[in-house]
Amino acid sequence: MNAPYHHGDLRASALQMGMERLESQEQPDLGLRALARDLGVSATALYRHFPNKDALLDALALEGVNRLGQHQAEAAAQAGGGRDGFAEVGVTYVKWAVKNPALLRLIYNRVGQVDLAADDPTAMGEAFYQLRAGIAATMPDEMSKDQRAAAALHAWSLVHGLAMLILDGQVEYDPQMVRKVVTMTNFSDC
Amino acid sequence: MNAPYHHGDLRASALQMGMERLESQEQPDLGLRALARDLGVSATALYRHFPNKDALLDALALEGVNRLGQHQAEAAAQAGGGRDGFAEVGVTYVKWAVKNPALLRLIYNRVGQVDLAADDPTAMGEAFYQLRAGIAATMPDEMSKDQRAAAALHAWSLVHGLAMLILDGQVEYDPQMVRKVVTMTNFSDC
DNA sequence: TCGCGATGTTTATGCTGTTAACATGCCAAT
DNA sequence: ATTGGCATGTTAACAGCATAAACATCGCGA
Repeated sequence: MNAPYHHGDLRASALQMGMERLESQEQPDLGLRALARDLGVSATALYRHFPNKDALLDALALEGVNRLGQHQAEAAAQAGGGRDGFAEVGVTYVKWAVKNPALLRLIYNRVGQVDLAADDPTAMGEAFYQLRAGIAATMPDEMSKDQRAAAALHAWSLVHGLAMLILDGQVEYDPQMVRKVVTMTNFSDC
Repeated sequence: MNAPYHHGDLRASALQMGMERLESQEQPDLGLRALARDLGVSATALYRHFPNKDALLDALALEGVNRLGQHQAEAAAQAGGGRDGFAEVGVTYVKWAVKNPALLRLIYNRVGQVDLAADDPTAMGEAFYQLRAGIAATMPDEMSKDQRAAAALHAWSLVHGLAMLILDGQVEYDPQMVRKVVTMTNFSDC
């Protein structure tokens, strides 16, 4: 571990600390002052590494999308195709959301500020595109292109909505209920 | 219009102004200072009517849930029963969310802070219970109680998730696509 | 008529994100 | 090897926020 300067690698340390808080707390304090204090550094030091607070949050959200996407990809590969496989991937999404509530919230809060139709796609937009492609890939093969798109949106909406309702305390988390709800969709009449 | 005091009826005026902003802006400024300023009143005057900012937001969110619930009830009554009726109610939910993005966000932000299993149910909790009951009531009759609960949660998750994805800019709003996605669910194999 | 409670104002405190001016330490070019 | 400059960190300051306390004013009821 080289310490090229005063602190070492403040940017990486800040992101790591933010990530730890996002993983361990439901409503983490990601204020610049709070982070700087706990990093043993002055209140404004982070401005040497991020233009503003949003940039820090964006970096954390990007890391979050990448983790989520990788998690989903692994689940899809392990579950295999077919309706059972799809259900498994959907359950995985909800389970991940329950385990990472603050991170999922941050992701969707941040991606909402991004212009996903911009000329130069941001890293965030790119990562989200991968996630969406992964979802569409798990759709049954016998569908047309339009049907696949609609089915993918249906699936994404279902698991995302269910996750949000659980995170917002509207529904208590019950793995069996989640599986039942996710399995309830069948695409036979499209 | 009686003016019983200095301002008239500051509490009602503040709620009305907040509601107008929630209806007309995507990211309304609901800061106490901003509201007070535009109401022509001192920065702290609202503290005579609300214990704190959260109480103001709760009041606005409560009004929002009531409007949403009434809107859904009307849609349900007009659409009638059956699967077509349910689809219509679901589409109505998404349409309302698109037309009232800030209000829907506020509702779910606030209801997340509420302990819905409290001894004395809050007005917010009560209103939300009505909304859920309305959703469950549109479920097909031939289901068992458990099946109805699961189907209601499925439906709620689907439309809520779709609405959130649209509000977060992940999906462009397209009424036909919404109808297709909502109609895609069939409950034949529960 | 008087007084008291309800309503609004003023002032102040501590928090936040953010900027500017200054200090420090390392690396690279001379 | 020395030095100049850039990257990094610190200090001080500002504006805005929610909030609390002390003060002022108005209207209604006793």
